[in-house]
Amino acid sequence: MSLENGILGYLSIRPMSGYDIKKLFNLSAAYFWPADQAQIYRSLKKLLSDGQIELHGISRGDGPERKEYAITEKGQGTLHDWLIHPSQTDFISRLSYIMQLFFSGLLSGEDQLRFLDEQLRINQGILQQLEFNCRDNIKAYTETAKLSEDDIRLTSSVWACKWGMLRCKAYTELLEEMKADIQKKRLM
Amino acid sequence: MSLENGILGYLSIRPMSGYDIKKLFNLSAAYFWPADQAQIYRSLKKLLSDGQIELHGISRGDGPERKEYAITEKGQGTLHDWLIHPSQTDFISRLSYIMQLFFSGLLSGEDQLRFLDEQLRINQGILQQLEFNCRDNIKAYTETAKLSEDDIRLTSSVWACKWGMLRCKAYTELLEEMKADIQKKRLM
DNA sequence: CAATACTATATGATTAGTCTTATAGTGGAG
DNA sequence: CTCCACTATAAGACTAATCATATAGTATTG
Repeated sequence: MSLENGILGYLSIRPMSGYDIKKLFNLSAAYFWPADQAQIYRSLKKLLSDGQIELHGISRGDGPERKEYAITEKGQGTLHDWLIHPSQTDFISRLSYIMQLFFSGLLSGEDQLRFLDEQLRINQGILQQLEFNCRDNIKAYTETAKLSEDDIRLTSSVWACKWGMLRCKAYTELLEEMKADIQKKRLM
Repeated sequence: MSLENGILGYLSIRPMSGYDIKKLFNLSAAYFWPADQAQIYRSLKKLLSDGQIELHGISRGDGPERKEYAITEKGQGTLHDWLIHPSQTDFISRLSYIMQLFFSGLLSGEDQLRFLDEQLRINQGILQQLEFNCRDNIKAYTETAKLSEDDIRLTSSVWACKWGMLRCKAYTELLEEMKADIQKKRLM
C-alpha cells in the first residue's frame, strides 16, 4: 500500500500526472522505494476508482496527452491516517543484503572476506550516490519536476536522505568490524 | 529469489523439512525476511524441480509425514554464487517507514511530532525484541530447531542481529534530532 | 471425549511488483 | 528525412508474496 500512499503524498503537494510522479520517485525516493512505471499507472487507476484522487484535467501542451490528478478530501484523510498511525509491520522489510550477511558465515574465511569487501564496495557506492543526491537533488528536483524549493521543503526529503547516509556509514562500520574479527580468528 | 537462497543456506547446514525451515526463519530471520509458510513450500517445490535440492527422505516418526530435503551440488553452487556476488539491486529494498518519514513534513508540526513519537515507540519495541533475540535465541534455536550451537555459529546470525540493533539505535538518534529541530522551529 | 495446540504439507485466490512491448506525439542532430 | 531522445500512457505476461483454508496425525487438558 505504500506506493499508493506515496502517490497521495506527492499529489498533496500539487496536482500531477503519472509521469511527474514517476520522475519524483526516481529523483528522490528510489533508494527506499523503487517505483515501477506500470505500477504507478495501475495505482493511479485504483486510487481514482476508490475516490482517493480525481482527474484534475487533461492537457495537451507541446507533447502528448497528459492526465493530471488531484487528491480528494478522502485521499487527504487516507494519507493523514497512514502518516499518524505507522504500524509495526511497516518496519519489517525484506533486506536481502542482511540475508546474505546472515549466511556469509557458511563461506570459507577467504570467501567471506571477499563477500565483505564486495558489500563494502557496493555500500560505498550507494553512499556516494546519496551524498550527491543530498547536495544536488533540490536543483534537479525544481528543474525537472517543476516544484518550487518550498514545495520540496514540505516533505522531509532531506531527513530521509540523511537517514540513508547514516545507515550506509553504520553499515560500513559493522562490515569493517566483521572483517577485523575474521582476520583475528585466522591468526589464532 | 532471496527466500530461495535463504532456504539453500539453511539446507547447507543440514537436511531439513519445510517446517524446520519455517521455524528457523521465524526464530532468527523474521526481522529481515518474514517468510510465509505457503511460500516456503512453493519455493521448495521449485528448488526441487530445478535440481537445487533433493528429497533426502520421508519419515513418519510420532507425527505426520515429514519430507526432508538436502542441498545438491548444484544448489551449493547457486548459494555460493549468490553469496560472493552481492548485487547493487540487493541493496535497494522497500522501506515503508522511510516513505512515511519522507512525507511526514506534510503534517502539521503537532501531527509530525506525534508521528515521530509513534516511530520512536515502535522502533524502541523492535530494539527490545532484537536484544531479547540476541540473548536468548540460541537456546530456543537449539531446542526447537534441533541445531547445535556450532551449527548456528556457522551462520553470521549474531552479526545480523547486531546490525538490526545498530540500525534501531541510529534511527532513534535521527528521530530525536528531527524532533529537536521541529521544536526549535516552533519556538522561532 | 471434545477442545485445543502443535507438527506437517498443500492448494486456491488475490495482490504487489517486474519486465516487456505497444502506441503516440515533439524536437533535435546529422 | 531518418534516427534518437524525451514526454506520456497503457496492457500483457509473469513472479513473489500474502491470506485463507484444507487435511491429517499426535498429545494434552479439562
